Amino acid sequence: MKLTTKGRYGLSAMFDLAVNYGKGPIPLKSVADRQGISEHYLEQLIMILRKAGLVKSVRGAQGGYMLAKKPSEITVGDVLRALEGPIGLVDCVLEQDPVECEKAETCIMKLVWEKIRDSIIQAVDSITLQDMCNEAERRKASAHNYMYYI
Amino acid sequence: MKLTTKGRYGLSAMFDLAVNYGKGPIPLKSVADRQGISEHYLEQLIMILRKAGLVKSVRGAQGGYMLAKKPSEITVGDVLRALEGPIGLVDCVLEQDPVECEKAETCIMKLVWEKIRDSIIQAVDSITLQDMCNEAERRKASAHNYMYYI
DNA sequence: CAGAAAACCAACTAAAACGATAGGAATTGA
DNA sequence: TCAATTCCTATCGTTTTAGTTGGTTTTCTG
Repeated sequence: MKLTTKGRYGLSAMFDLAVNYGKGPIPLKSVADRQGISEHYLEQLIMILRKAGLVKSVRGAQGGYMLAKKPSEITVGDVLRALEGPIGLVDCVLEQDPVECEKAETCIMKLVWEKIRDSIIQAVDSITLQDMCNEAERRKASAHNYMYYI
Repeated sequence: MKLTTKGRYGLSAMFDLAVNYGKGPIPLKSVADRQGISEHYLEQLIMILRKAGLVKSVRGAQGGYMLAKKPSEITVGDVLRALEGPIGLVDCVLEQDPVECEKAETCIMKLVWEKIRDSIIQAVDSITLQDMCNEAERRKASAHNYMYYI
C-alpha cells in the first residue's frame, strides 16, 4: 500500500513548479536539484505530466516547464492519477476501467475496497497545489516572526 | 497504490473465518477452496495473522483455524496492518516507525501524505468483520425474499 | 552563425518485490 | 497407526521499480 517514487517525486516537482508559478519556464535541472531527484529520471515523470495536460514545456535555451493551469486548479489527485494510474487499492474497484471479477455481484469485499477508495479520493481531490503553497507561505511567515521577535 | 495479494487474500480468508465463526476450527484447505486461493500460499498469510494474534490454530487431524476474537472486535484495519504493514502511502508518515527524512520539519508534502493516511485509517478502522457478515446476511435475505415473492 | 542550454526520446539494466511452489517435520484425533 | 492438519524453511520465475546511458532536436544568445 505504498506510492512509488513516481507519485512522490512527481508531486515534489509539481509543488516546485507551483511555488515558481508565473516566473516563466523553469529548467528541469533546477527542479531536480532543489528536490534532490535525478534529473534524467524526473524527465520521464514530467513527460507523463505533460501528456496528462498538467504542465507545459518550452524547448530550447532558456526553456523549461511550467504548470499548464493555475495552482488552485490542480489537485494532488490530478498529479497522482497521472503518475500512479486510477485510484483504488484493488483492481476491481479502480475509478477507471475496473477489472471486474466473476463474483463481483455478490462480493462483500468489493464494498470494503470501494469505501477505502472513496476516502482516498476525497482526500486527494480536496488538496490543491495552491493549498500547499499557502501552507509553505504560512510557515515562512511564522518563522520570520519568530526570528524577528526573539 | 495497490494492495498486494497478501491483503486481498488475507481479508478473504478472515471474512471466511468470520462467516464460520463458532463452528470450531476450520481447515485451511476448505478456506482456500472457497476463496479460490492456493492453500500453500494462504498458509504463509494465515501464519502472519496468527502471529499478529488475529487467529488461533488447532493442530492435528480435525484441526484448523478460527478467529481469535469475535468478528465485531476485528477490523479491516487490523487485518491489513498485519499483512501489509503500518498504514501510510509514504515511509515518512507510517503509523509505526516512520522513516523521517532530513527536511521533515519543513516538508509540505508530509502534510499531504498525513491527510491521505488518516483518511485511509479512518476507513479501514470503521469496518469490522461483523459488518461484512451482516452485509452478507442482508444480501442473502433479500435474495431469498425476491425468490419467495416472485 | 556558433555554441550552449534545454527539451525530447529510446533502450537498457540492476535490484527488489511479488506470488507463489517444493518438500518436508511435528502434532493429534479417530 | 495413519490420515489430517498445522508448522517451517528454502527456492524460484516473473514483473516492477528506479533509475542510467546515450543520444537527437529545438531555440535563445553572444
